[in-house]
This record gives sequence, C-alpha cells and structure tokens, in this order.
Amino acid sequence: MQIQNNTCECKECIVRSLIFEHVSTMELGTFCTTKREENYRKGQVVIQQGAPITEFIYVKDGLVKLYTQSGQGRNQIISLARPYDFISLLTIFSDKHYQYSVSAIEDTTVCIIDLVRLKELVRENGNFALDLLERMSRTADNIIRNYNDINRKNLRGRIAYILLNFADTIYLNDRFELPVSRKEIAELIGMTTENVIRILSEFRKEGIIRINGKEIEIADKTKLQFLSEHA
Amino acid sequence: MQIQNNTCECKECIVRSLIFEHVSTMELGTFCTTKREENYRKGQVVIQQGAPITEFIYVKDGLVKLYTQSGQGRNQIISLARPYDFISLLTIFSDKHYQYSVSAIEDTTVCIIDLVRLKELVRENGNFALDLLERMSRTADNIIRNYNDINRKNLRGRIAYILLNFADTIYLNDRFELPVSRKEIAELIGMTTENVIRILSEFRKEGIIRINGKEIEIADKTKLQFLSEHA
DNA sequence: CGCGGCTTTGATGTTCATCAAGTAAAGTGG
DNA sequence: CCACTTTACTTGATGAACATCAAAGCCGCG
Repeated sequence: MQIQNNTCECKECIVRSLIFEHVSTMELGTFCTTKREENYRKGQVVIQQGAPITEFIYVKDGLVKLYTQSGQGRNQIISLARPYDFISLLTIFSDKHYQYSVSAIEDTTVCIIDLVRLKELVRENGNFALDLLERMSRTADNIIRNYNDINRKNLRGRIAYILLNFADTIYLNDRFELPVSRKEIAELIGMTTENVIRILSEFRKEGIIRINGKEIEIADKTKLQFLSEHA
Repeated sequence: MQIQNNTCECKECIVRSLIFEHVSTMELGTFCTTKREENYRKGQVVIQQGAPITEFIYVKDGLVKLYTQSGQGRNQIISLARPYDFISLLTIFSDKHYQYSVSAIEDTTVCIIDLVRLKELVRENGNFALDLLERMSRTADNIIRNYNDINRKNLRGRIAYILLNFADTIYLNDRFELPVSRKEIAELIGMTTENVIRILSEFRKEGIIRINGKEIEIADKTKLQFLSEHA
C-alpha cells in the first residue's frame, strides 16, 4: 500500500462517475485537497471488519470483495465491487465500525475521502445528496436482490446464474477470465468449493461451457439461462 | 383501505420518528397538506410488485411484510416492517418500479408522502438528507446482515435465531404472540413450513420453549442462544 | 355446514456437505 | 534455479440434513 500524491486528476475520475455530476468545479477543488489514493496488491486487505469508519472509500481501479468473516475461516462474500462502486456505501452512514472486510481480488486503487467532508457536501449540495441516495439505494438493492435470487436456486442454478452474471453484467462477453477462485465462487453463492468444481465439470461434460483453468466460455447460453431460471 | 382526512397530527407522529428531527415546523406544515393515510386490514396488499413508485410510504401502525413473489406461490420474505420503518426505502431512489410486494400482517396504517415533495425536501434540507441517508443505510444493512446470519446456520439455528429476534428485538419479552404464520416464518428464513413446525416441536419437547398456538414462551434462553450461534 | 387454508406428524428420497486422497499450480527460501 | 511448502483444484465415496409427499386434524369464514 502506497500513498500517492494528489495531482488533481479527480475531475476526470470523479466526473466520469455519475454520482458526482452535480458537484461543481469549485466543490471538486476541495475534494482534491482532501482525497487521497491508495494501492493494494491482489490479496491485500483494504478494510478490516470491525475497524472504525472515518472515511468514504471507492474503487477507482481493480476489483475487490466485501465479505464477512466468522470463526475458522468460513467467509461469506457479500458482493464484488468494481471501479466506481462505492464500497463503504453500506454501513457508512449508520454505523461506527465496518461490519465486513474488504480485500483486493485484483490489484486495486481506491480513492479515499474524509467522511466529515463528504457529509458537509451532502448538507450543502442537495442534488449531490439525491445522487448519493440513489446510488446507495441501487447498491443495497442489488445486493438484496442477489441474495434473493440465489437463495431460491439449487446448486446447478446458482452456478448458471453466476456465470451468466459474469458474462452479461460484468464482462459483456460470453468468454471471460474468471477473476475469482473456485473457493471464492463458493463463498459468493453459498455452497462448498467441491461442489462448485463438480458442477463446473458437469457443465463442461454436458457441453454447456468450455473451461481452461480460469478461462470460461459459454457454449450453450440458452441451456444456461434455462438452468438459471428453472433450477 | 380507506383514505382518512388530514388532521395534522403529523407533528406527534413524525417528530417521534428520528428521521424527521431536523425538519422544521414550517416544513412539517407542508407535509401535512400533502401526506395522506391509508388503512389496510390483515392480509391486504399495500404494494404490488411491479407497481410504479410515485410515493414514499411508511408504517405508522401495525406490521407489514416485504416479499418477492415468484411463480406458483413460492414467496420469499425480505423483511418485516414495524411502525416508523420506511417500507419503500429500498428501491425508492433507484428504481421506477417496486421490486417487491408489501402486505399487511396485522391491521396497518401507513402514511404516504409524494415522492417529488420528499426529494425537494432532501434538496432543501441538508440535515434531513443526512438523516435519510443514515436511515436508509441502517435499513439495508440490517437486511443484508440478516441474510448473512441466517445463511450460515442450519435449520435449528435459524429457528433459534428468529425466536430470539422476536423476543429481544421486537417484543422485548421472552413471551410473545407470534405475529406470523408458520408458513411465513419459513419464507422468512428460507426453509419449508413442515420443518419450521417440526423444529418448533423439537424445541418444545426439549424444554427450550413452550408453545400454545401462536403464543411462544422462551424457557431456556441460554440454550436457544447457544443453538443460534453454534448451529 | 362445508370448504380452504393452516397446522401437525410420519415416511421417503434427493440434494448437498463432509471426508479423504491425489494432482496441479503457485509462491518461498536457500 | 531448484527443492520445498503451501494453496488451489479435482474426483469419488459416504452420510446427514433437508425437501417433498402423503394423510389427517383443526380452525375460521362465508
């Protein structure tokens, strides 16, 4: 983890993110003086569950996972966050401490803004407040819907669902490199690592997907969609 | 469902609710002219999944459930909402249509505020915006944590968990009347009705609880807590 | 009074986690 | 760069946990 200097390229970075479209250039200036960037390598912990919340963090580049840890290494992944996802959006306004951990799945750069400063901005700029509400609403909503969807599927349905998710929502391509390990997939959709592997193998044998290590290609999308919906 | 007249007892109702503590008396006045109340009897639908979101709704009195419906009557309850819970808090700022249904578990009165008016208030009143953010954050957070907690427990653990939840969080009493049917408990914690009944019976036989229809009394709280945490 | 929904219990079968054991890959220190 | 250790991946066998099916009693409601 390294702290970088604050050359103010915020404009580009932040403006690209919808949430900040209502922040004026002047207000943006004050961000640049208070924000900082940090880099994390794959595997490093960005936020430790239980740590006090003093800052607002978002992913500028890379990929992170939000997860809860409980005894003996049994983790549960709440969600994955990509650039411009606001990883501390969940508890940030309601809690004093993080209820989950965040760590980098790929090399990641995050931007960090002081929470007090962010709150000031909410108070001063009503449109920004609305943007933030909308963003937060969407984030929470997606997570909840995800839990709901996954809970009513059997294991084959879950694997189908997550594969379609990667292809259609994240990579926009039926062929992609899995960013996560089999173990992490298991933690993401609530099953064991062995069964993730088993079912991926089944899908391969059935000609639904092609696998080469972390590389996945969807061969029979119709069938995968059917499985996702009906299993 | 009846529409009531708008005698402005908002002050009492709304002020009691933390979220509105930063709304001035003047602003409160404009609420009274725009808000309305509706009554629903047990079992009636307050919000139908898919309906357009045009208003902000909260429970003034009673108890409702938020749930998603999927084919052939297999529902999943997302959460229960009691007075001053903001039932349309989730999708309200991010979606145009409700992603879930809401119906009354007990006779319920809801207050309804025009969404446009609410957004104006967010824009005008920064402290109110922060309150709303906090409230929303907490709501979403609780739901997510709940899913997380429940997912890692086996069936006995889930029943223990939900019973403790009723006793400690909702009724503040080790003896209470179950507001929900066995079927609804099942939908709330992701198991079948039969197994809810079976495990409640087991707990009764094991002397952990006493049951009389909908009335539950926790007899051995220590054991229930142990089950909730270790099963 | 009868019908439909809720509740209860038992029997059965499927799904899934766990255990075990081995291979492959990736990081680590000399 | 190679031996070494650790972590990820894979497959099979087993049993436990849980859903499903079936049948019957109960209760409220029209």
